This record gives sequence, C-alpha cells and structure tokens, in this order.
Amino acid sequence: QGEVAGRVFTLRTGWATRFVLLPDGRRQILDIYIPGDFICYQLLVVRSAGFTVQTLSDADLCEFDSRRMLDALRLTYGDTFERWIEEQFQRTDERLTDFGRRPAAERLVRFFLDLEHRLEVRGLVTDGSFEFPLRQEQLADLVGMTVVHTGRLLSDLRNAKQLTLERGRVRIQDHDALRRLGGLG
Amino acid sequence: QGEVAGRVFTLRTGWATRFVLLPDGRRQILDIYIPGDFICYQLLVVRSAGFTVQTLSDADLCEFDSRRMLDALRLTYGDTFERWIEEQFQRTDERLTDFGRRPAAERLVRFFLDLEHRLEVRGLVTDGSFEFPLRQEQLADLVGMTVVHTGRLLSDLRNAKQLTLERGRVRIQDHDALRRLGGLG
DNA sequence: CGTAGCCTTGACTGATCTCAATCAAAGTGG
DNA sequence: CCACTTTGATTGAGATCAGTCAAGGCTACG
Repeated sequence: QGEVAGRVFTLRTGWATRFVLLPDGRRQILDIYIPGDFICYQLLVVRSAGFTVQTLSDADLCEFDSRRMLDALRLTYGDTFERWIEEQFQRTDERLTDFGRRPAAERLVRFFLDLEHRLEVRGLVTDGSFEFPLRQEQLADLVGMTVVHTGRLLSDLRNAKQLTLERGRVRIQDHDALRRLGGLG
Repeated sequence: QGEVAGRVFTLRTGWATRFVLLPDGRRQILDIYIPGDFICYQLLVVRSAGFTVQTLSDADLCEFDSRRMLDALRLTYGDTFERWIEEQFQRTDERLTDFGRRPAAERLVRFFLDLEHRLEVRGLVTDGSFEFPLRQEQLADLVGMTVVHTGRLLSDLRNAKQLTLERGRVRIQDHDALRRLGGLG
C-alpha cells in the first residue's frame, strides 16, 4: 500500500492491483495481480513509483530485496526470465492497443479471456469458473469505462449466456462466442 | 522495417514509429521515436516482436547487437540507465491512463506537450516551433481516435489560437491554456 | 489542366457517459 | 429479531462524445 521502492513482492495468496489516481478522483488500474504473481516487475529496476499498489481483501506477500531478487531470477531462470519479461512487454502493448483501437465490449471480453488463461496456468480455474474479487467499479477502472457501462455490458453477456459474474466468481460459458466478440480466433 | 530481433537501433536523424496492425486494418501506434532516440528498449531484452517499426521519410540508423549494447549501456550509464528505463515505464503507465481515463481532446493536447518537452531536451525546438512529420492519419493512430475527429480537434485548437500544425511543423501558441486543457499544472 | 493525396466540413449514427432512481444484500445497533 | 444504514448492482432517460459516410477543397506534381 502506498509508496514502495527497492523492494519487490510475490503474491502468495490474494489479489492486488496497481493503479494511478488522478487529481480529480478518476482512477486507472494499470495491472492486476493474481495469486502467485510477481508484483511490479517495474520495481525490479526502478526506485520511485508514480503509482500505488493495493491488495484486495486478504493477501499474503513475500518481500525481497529487488537487486538480490533480480540477480537470483536471472541466475535461476535465465532464458525463462527473459521470456517472462517479454510477456510483460507484450501485455503492455496489447493493453494499449485494446484501449486505443477496440470498443468497450471487445476490451471487456478480452480482459476476461486473458485473465482466465492466466488463472488456468496456475490451476486456479476449477469446474469452469474462477474467483474474481473485484467490484464492478474496479473492473471499470481496469478496462477504462464507467461503472454503469461496465454493468450494462456484463448484463448483456449474462443475457446472451456467454459469461456470468456472481458472488465473486466468473464463469465463461461460451468461449467461442467470446473469442469471436474479442476479435480472436 | 518489419521484423527485428537481437539487434537494436539508435535514430540518428529522422523519425520512426512502432505500431501494431490488427487483422481488420486498424492500427495502433505504440511509440514514436524522435531524432536521437533509442529505438525499442523492448528489443534489448526480447527476441521476437509482435509489432513493426517503421521510419518516417528519411532516417539514419545506427545498429547494434543488443546484448553487447545492453552491457555497454549498463557500464557507461549505470544509474542514468536505470533512470532512463524508469522513464520508459512511466511513459507507458501514463499512456495507458490517458487512454483509459482521458477524453480525446485531453489526450491530444497532452501528447503535444509531452512531445515538445522531449524535443526541447534535445534542442529540437527552434523559434517556438518544431518539426512534426506525421500525417493526421498517423497522429490519429497514435492518440487512438479517428482521422476525422483528430482533424476537428486540431482545428478547434487552431481556432482557439492555442496550437497550429502546418506544413509539417507544430507551434504551441498558448502553453498555459494547453496545460489547463491537458489537466496539468 | 488533371490527378492524387491529404485535409476540412457537414450531417448523421452509434457508443459511452451522466444523472438519478430503484433494488438487493449485508452489516449495525437497539 | 427488526428497523435502519451502507454498499454495490441494475435500470432508464437524456446528453455528450466520438465514429461513419460522404462531399468538397486545397496543394503538389505530372
């Protein structure tokens, strides 16, 4: 919470977000961290931060010294580490593209598909659904739209029997349809 | 132009863009490089690219092997290098925030203010104006809106005597007004 | 002149935001 | 156990923002 520098974290359990708060109260969530994530690769290299990191509900962190961590990661993972960095960069580019060139509905759908994939890799998708501890307001700040509009799009998806979000769980019901909506294969 | 990997460039003269092309023809320009810029810090660390780099008109590049470059940069710049990386990350975050939470006009204005600042540091602002070799279409792809809308906003700025873009040159006439419009001091 | 590329303009449509009301669920204090 | 409040979700109506389509205009250039 708040400013951090020189240290670096891993999320053992729980979720977290990294966001910017504008003077007029608008907020943009830049990243969302899921259990097992490495928080803020930016901080591996950087001292100060113009953003805030906040955990959602209960979370359990492991803290490291960033320089030692960086060296350790390089040493143990080598190429894998570079591939991981690559993935971060790619995610960033894709995010910008989504925001700049895709309509809200598309963005929302792509977010959920991507999130499901990330969770699946970690074995956190059980029985076709996964935990999703964000409120609609946070979801809105994440995909760059209004709470109201976010809610409407969610209800569209629900009505179309493509995706549900209830009691903190998301269930993707129609992957094909969503992929089509999201402009994927 | 096209795919690159393992190599890395510096722009001696001329401008360049880094962009993604979507299957339906939409384009998002992710970065714009001005004379003196280091192209694609991403490529310092990454092998493959999901994007394209393209120079605008005439440009003059210096090519380096990325690993050797990385080591050399670390060695010669040390902390300065990290500060540079930090700036890149910050730019990325700000960009995303602009796209997610700021209306088109604000985005456009902020882009020009930021660009002027970058050019100023390199001594490329002469007599209160600077070269700007992008067509309106590219500008639109950069700030994430339609050519038409971009043109309209530019003409608004021109009518308000705040900024002009003529014959490949930008002149910021009213910094205070623009900063206000852009939500800066 | 004629053409091509780019910019400008107008009219219209659609997407998204704003404001405001209602509703449901969950906590709180008596 | 019951008001009462709080928080978050849903819905509707209207305004505003930004995109689409299409026409006209300006330059540069052959």
